[in-house]
Formats: sequence, structure tokens, C-alpha cells
Amino acid sequence: MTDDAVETRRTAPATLHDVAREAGVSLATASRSLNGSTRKVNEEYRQRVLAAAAKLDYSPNLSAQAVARGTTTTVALLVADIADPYFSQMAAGVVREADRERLIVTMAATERDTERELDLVRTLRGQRPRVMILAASRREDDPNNDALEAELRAFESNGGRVAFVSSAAGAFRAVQLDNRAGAEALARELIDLGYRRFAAVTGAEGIRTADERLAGFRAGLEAGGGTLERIVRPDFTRDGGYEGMTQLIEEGLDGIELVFAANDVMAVGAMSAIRDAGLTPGTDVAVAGFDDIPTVRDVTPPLTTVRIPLEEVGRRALRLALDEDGAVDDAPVHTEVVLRDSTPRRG
Amino acid sequence: MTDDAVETRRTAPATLHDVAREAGVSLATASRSLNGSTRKVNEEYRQRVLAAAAKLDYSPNLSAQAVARGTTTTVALLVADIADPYFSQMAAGVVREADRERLIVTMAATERDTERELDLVRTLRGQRPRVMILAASRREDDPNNDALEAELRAFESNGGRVAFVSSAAGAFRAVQLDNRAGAEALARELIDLGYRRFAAVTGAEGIRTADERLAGFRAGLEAGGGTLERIVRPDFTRDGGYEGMTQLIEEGLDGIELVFAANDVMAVGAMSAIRDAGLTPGTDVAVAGFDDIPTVRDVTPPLTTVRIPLEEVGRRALRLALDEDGAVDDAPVHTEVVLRDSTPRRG
DNA sequence: CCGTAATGAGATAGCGCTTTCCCGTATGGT
DNA sequence: ACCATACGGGAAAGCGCTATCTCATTACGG
Repeated sequence: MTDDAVETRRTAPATLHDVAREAGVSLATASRSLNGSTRKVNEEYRQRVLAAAAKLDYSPNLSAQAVARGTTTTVALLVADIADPYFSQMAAGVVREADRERLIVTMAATERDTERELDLVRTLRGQRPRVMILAASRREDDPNNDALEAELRAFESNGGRVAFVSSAAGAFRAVQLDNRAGAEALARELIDLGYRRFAAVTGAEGIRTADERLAGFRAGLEAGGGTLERIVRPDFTRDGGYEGMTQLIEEGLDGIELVFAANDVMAVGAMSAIRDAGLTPGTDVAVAGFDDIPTVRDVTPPLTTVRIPLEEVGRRALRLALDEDGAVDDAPVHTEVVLRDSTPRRG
Repeated sequence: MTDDAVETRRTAPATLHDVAREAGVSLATASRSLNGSTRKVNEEYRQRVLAAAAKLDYSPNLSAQAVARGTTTTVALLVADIADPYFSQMAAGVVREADRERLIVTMAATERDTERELDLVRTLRGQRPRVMILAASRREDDPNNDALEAELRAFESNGGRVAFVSSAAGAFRAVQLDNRAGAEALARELIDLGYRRFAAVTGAEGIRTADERLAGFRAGLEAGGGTLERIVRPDFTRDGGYEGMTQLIEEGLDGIELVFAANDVMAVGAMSAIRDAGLTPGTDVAVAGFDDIPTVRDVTPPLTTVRIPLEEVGRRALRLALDEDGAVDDAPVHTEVVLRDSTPRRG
């Protein structure tokens, strides 16, 4: 492949210096004209600078600005898995809000590995982002938790801002997802629909989100006289849901009326497992999930779940982090049970 | 909310200078110890520096490094919509590959607005990213296309690298998605299955991806004696698919056996529309899509589609961009027809 | 033993910006 | 007419780094 492509000589990008020279003004004046400064600049000069910048196709070097100003326009976002709709919806919210604030988002994926998460936080800290948003799911008792906290503390004491998306983030700001209450409300509604005998497909013990949802669900059942007869703990993913459900079926469903999956992607996987086992979800065994990702409207039957306004969560996480002093709404995010056909009224 | 939180005084992050002082060596030696340099450093000094860095919790300022080195470790990624699984899968691939190369990804969403896209490219250029990956869908004849191309040319002539994900990207590098061939192959297979009368739900004319897929599908049909009887062009989204299908049904399906949606999210929306109209997808009217996003395995019936290895596409886009000189595989990405139950054999 | 070549630490000149600080000039109050 | 005061442009001092250049020290061949 010979390089007979376009003969574009590699030229360095125009610097502010070039612009100033072209406009016949000083560096200072050029700088002041191109970014609002407190100082006024003669309109004629300003126009000259603007014209020169346009002519040279000048684009300010953000790194240089960051160094000079001592502050960046970056927000760093950490999620477990970008392709997971739970996280990608949230990320979309963060990006949208960041855009409004003219901030740039850098994104990284922990792949659910807390070691990696810690590394990423360290690396990302090098960017000196204004904000760091951690949406990757926390684990109880992880050996890296302390190190992570220390790292974030250091980041904060350097003027950075941290926001978690979670239910409890130690002493950091957090968008509270009321997993417990949501799951509890769901359980009550299911009891109302006539269900009594349940199983749960959830994540490994220690994943806080999973634990809380399970605890809430259990509490709701107990209050209403239902029983949680079985629990399986596969991966916290679609395939995990499929496997968990398959296991449940193989071991015999005997009498279980409804399976609660700790999140929607698992629920969707579980529904496929049910169907692949020759049963019909909703009819032979009901299914409920958590999150209300877009997909669940389109599976059959549509999935009963607990709605979290994920995009809004992303937006709020950023606002919360940016907020100067507690002026921002930090009530738990409103969750809502959405009953659909995967949990028909019984009897 | 009073601030009786932790009494963390806001301190500036440790600089390399601090580390050098702490270690009792020069700035140069500290720099050389902390990042490989061509020069060797006395092991004892090196250890001292490392210890000092650890003690001060030093994290190199990436902006400063970028300014000093004249090069960054950033890759900028532009997608249409982060929450759309088509893009989020791709993004996951880019991020993963970037991680391998120890690069940081900044992400922005065009929201399918070419004006915004242009703006974003300009802003992102300020970052001086090593690579810019454009995955947002291109439109034919968009008034902004020339400006975008000029902007990207400028970026390239400054040493930046550009990669598109698309079928034709002018003179830029691109991961080729063979939309046409994929759709054509799909059409042939559907003909083989006994289908003859088709409708298409696709995006607005001018969206290149949509156009190509439609053209390919049409070609495949013609070769096999099928007819494309109707075309609707709603939004290129899930809801668009739903609306388009609803419209088709309201106008009367009369004889249409299969609906081809130009992408999977639309197909999934279409299936819901079919069901909401009281019909059964696959049975009353078959449906096929394009992309093979994860969801389509879990809808009922599972969707026939054309598989694109989206994550791989993301990874390849980055490698392609990074690649120094055409050493990288730039054959079109392998697409593959995946027949599932949404298109049962006829007759 | 001396001269020369490696060796490697430190001083320093940038990188592309922002932001003080310094001044010359215009303004206005008395 | 005179001095205090804005006003606003330009010079220059950084910001936190890297990389070049200097220069003392060590090693070694003849």
C-alpha cells in the first residue's frame, strides 16, 4: 500500500502565538480576545484576532490551557461495562449533562474488577478531571475498597469532586438508588397480585446492589406472607441470568410461582432460559426484574420491573458532583414499580 | 447541610518538583525515574524517587506531560447515541482496545445532528487526541459534510489520525461494514426460505447505512424474484421501528410476508408493534433486522438478522487509526446472516 | 600516568497557554 | 493647567512537565 494519498505535509497546529503574530497583537491580547477574560479588549483588536484565528484554523490546546489555568474541563466516568444498557444509559445521561456544561467526558470500564477499578482511578487522576463519577458496582468487603477510598480522598483534597452512583458510598457524595425500597415495593405488589412462592436469581454475595435488592425483596415478601424458597447466585449479567434460571429449572421448579432477577439483563436472560426449557414465561413461571432498561418493553411478555430513570441518574450524578454546596437535590432517586405481563394476576 | 464533614484542607497535588525535592535529586532525575527515558538512572536514586513519589501520592499531570511532549494519550470517540446498543457495543470495543494501548477515551454523542457533530469535532480537536474515531452515521449530501471533511483534514495534517466506521469515508481510513453485501445475502436466504413479498422499515433517505442496507436487500430480492412492495422511513430508532410497523399495519399488510428493518433496534420495535396490533411476529408476519445486537436473542421469536461483530469493529477502528502504515487488515468486516425463528421456513 | 571516551546527574530551555505586573495614554475633578 | 485615576496593551513570569545541553566523574587504552 503505497502512500500516494494526499500530499498533506504534517504541520504543527497553529498556536496562539501564531494567531497573535498574524493579527499583529501581543500574546496577551490574543489570549484575552479568544477567551473571555476579566479584561476588556479593544473591539478592533478583538476582531483582528478572531479573523486571524479563523484564518489559521486555530484551536486552543486544551492541555496547555489546563496547565496554565490549573484546571481542566474533563469529567471522568467509570462504569463496569459500557455495553451493558444499565451503564450505557447512565453514561448517556452523564455525557448529555456534561455537554451542557461544556465539559468533556472520558470513560473507562472496570470490567467488574476492583483491581482494575483502582488502577483506572489512579490513571484517571492524572488527567486532573474536575469530577470523577463512579458507577461501577461496589462490593462489600473488597480488599481494594480502602485503597480506593484513600485514592478518592486524595483526589478530593486536591480539589477534585467525586460522585458515586450507589446506595451507600461512605462519606462521598452519591446519587442514591433506593434499591431496598424499590425491591420491597415490588414484592408487595407481587403479593397483591396473588404470588406467594418465589425464587431469586441474583449476583454473587457481596455485590452491594444485588444484596440490597434481595434484602428489600425479602422484606417485602415477609411483610406480605410470601416465601423466598430458592436463591441462585450466578454472574450479574444476561448470561448469568440464563444460567441461573436453567439451574433453577433443572433442579425442579416445584411450586415456585415467580422468579425475581436482581436486574433486568438477568431477567431477560432468565426468560430466554424459561422459553428454551419449553416453558412460557409469565404463564408457567412469572418473572420480574429491576432497572427498566429499554429492552424489557420488547421482550415477550413485557417484563415487570422497578423503574430507575437511568439517564436522569447519570445527569444527577454530574450535577451533584459539580454542585458547590449541597444546593442540589440529593434525595434518593425516585423508583417506581412497573407491572407488566410477565407477572399476570394470579387465580 | 453543614460541612462538618472531614476536615480535608484543599492542597495542591504533589508535583514532580515536590517529589524531586523529597528524594533529594534533580527534577530531571525524578522525571527520568518515573517514566522510562532513554537515559539510565542510578538504581539507588531511582528507588529514592519511587519511594518519594509513593509517599507523596504523586500522580503525573497528564496535561503537563502532553504539553511538554507535544503528544497526548487520548483517543476521541464520536457516536450518534451512547445508549443505543449498536454504538455502545462498538464503544466498548474501542475502550477495551484503548486500554490495551494505555490510551484514554473521551466520548461524545452527536445525537444524530451533523451540526453538533461538527462542533464536537472542533472541540475535541482542542484535546489534540492521537486518534479520532467517528462512528456516528453519515448522511449523504449533508451541508456540513464538507466542513467536517476540512476539519478532519486539518486534524490529520497536524498529525492526528482519523478512522471512520462506515462503508465509505471519502479518503479517510475506515472500518468497512459491508452493509450492502450483508443485506443482499440476507435477502437471498429469505428467498430460499420461501418468502417473496416484502416491506422495508428503514431510516430517512440519505442516511448512508440505511440506504446501503436497503439497496443491498433490494438487489438480493430482485436476484431471487422477490418484490419489495412497501417502504416506510421513520426514525432510525426503536420507536421509529414501532411507528413504521404500525403505519404498515394500519395501511394494510395485504400479502406482505416479511418486514425487513434496517437495524435491530427498529426490528425489535417493529415486533412490538406487530404484537400490539394483535398479530404474532414470525407467524403472521416475519421480521428480519441487521446488526445482531445482544437483545435480539431474547425477544420472541428470536430475530433473524445480519451479524456484525460490533465490539470487534470498535477495536479494529482504533487499531486501524493507530496503525503506522497500512499494515493492518483493512478488509471489510465479516458479516454473517443469522437465521432465527422470526423468519420460519414458509410453506 | 595521561588523555580520551563513556556515563549519568543536574541545570535549563522550552511546550502553549494564562495572568500578573508594568506602563504609557486618555480621562476627569478641582 | 495639574495631578490622581482608570483603561487597556504588552512584557514576562509562571503552570508541571520533558528533553537537550553541560559538566564533573569514572573507566580504560596506550
